[in-house]
Amino acid sequence: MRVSDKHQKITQAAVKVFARKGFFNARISDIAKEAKVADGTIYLYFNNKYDILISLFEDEIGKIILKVKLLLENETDPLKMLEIYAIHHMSLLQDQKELVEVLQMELRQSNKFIKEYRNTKFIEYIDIVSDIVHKGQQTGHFRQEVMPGVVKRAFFGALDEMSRLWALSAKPKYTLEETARQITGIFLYGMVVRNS
Amino acid sequence: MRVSDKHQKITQAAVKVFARKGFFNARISDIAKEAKVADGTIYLYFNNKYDILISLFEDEIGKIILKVKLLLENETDPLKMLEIYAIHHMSLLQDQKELVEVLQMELRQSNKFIKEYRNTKFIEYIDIVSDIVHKGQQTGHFRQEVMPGVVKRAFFGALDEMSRLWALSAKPKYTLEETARQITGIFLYGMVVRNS
DNA sequence: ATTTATTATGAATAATGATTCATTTTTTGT
DNA sequence: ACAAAAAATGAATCATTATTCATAATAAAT
Repeated sequence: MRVSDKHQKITQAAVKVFARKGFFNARISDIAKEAKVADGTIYLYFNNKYDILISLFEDEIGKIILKVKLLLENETDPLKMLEIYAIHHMSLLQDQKELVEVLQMELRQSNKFIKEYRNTKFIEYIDIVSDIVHKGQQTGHFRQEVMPGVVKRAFFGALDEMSRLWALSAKPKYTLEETARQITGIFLYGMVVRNS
Repeated sequence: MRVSDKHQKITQAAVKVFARKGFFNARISDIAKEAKVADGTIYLYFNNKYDILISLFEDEIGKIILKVKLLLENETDPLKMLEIYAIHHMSLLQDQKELVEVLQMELRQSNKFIKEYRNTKFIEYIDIVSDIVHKGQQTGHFRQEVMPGVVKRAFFGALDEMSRLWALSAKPKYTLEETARQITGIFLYGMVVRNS
């Protein structure tokens, strides 16, 4: 078995256990059992419990960034790009519900050290949105007075909160696609009726 | 000293300590010291550590709901109402930064029991938004195809995520009011340029 | 002033679980 | 097939802390 295999097996087990119990209630022995390794083995691949969390975050957000950048590569219309981003973000939930739950938890931990450590990857992810907005302003698609730095947060926050609802509720009212489109639609066109 | 005084003293101390260290890293003795009572005294007012968190959430969200409903009472324009909600939400941060941090953490805890227990109060808070949207659709101000159930989450998520940035960063780029207006503006009018 | 009831204290308990490391198992090289 | 190196094991350690409860302080009642 290659080294990376066991590393990954532990990471995946940790995602499951963290999602189920939360970071602090998760025991190392739980993760070990889930990964089918001995407790001590975990310490051959990670320095400590925090390290599992951190490395999990880095790795998984990294993958997500790669994937969404790939999807956006051949699109030039900023409106469409925003929709692609939204749909991809929401569909993470379908494929990796547990991961999403863990990332949401982590992002709100109050441990300053941990928070700052992971902020860089997270910022890279939401900066994709501000880049799109900025681009859309240059091409004249988007209003100039909109602040990309606010939009990226607001857009992410909106999607993330919908994810949270989804992860929570047994039988969601809306489909993921529908939700992504609704949110994109609101951000693009607003809610107010216009007489054109 | 009235009973409620000590109860409140402990609650307020808990907010500070939870914000600083997070729920799991906060020790009962930390809270006791902060509240200037003995460790054992806490157990005369709360059943256990979780109970402090739960009762804190209930009480404080309750107050927030009361306040914002009061502010909305004399306003009938749904556009203005949304802005009032946003500004009030963001300004909580100015007055009670620590509380906001704790509520954000709590809301994402993965302990199912805790989560469900507190969901009712939270839902009451965001339902204020869906009520506004619904009302705005009836008066013809808002587009019919917008789903109030999605908007309430998206709007809250957007505001909440901006709060998080604010709580995190030492010297924020934007003022709270400005941020609240930006977000309300985007939700109302969108980002796309119109040729009217 | 004295008794009774209420409230507060904080040291002791007892459970928990992250981490270590001596030992065992597996892999690699010859 | 054997020795050396690498990887894995899991029981024991040891620090940590929520909670309890015998005792003390304070307040209320008579």
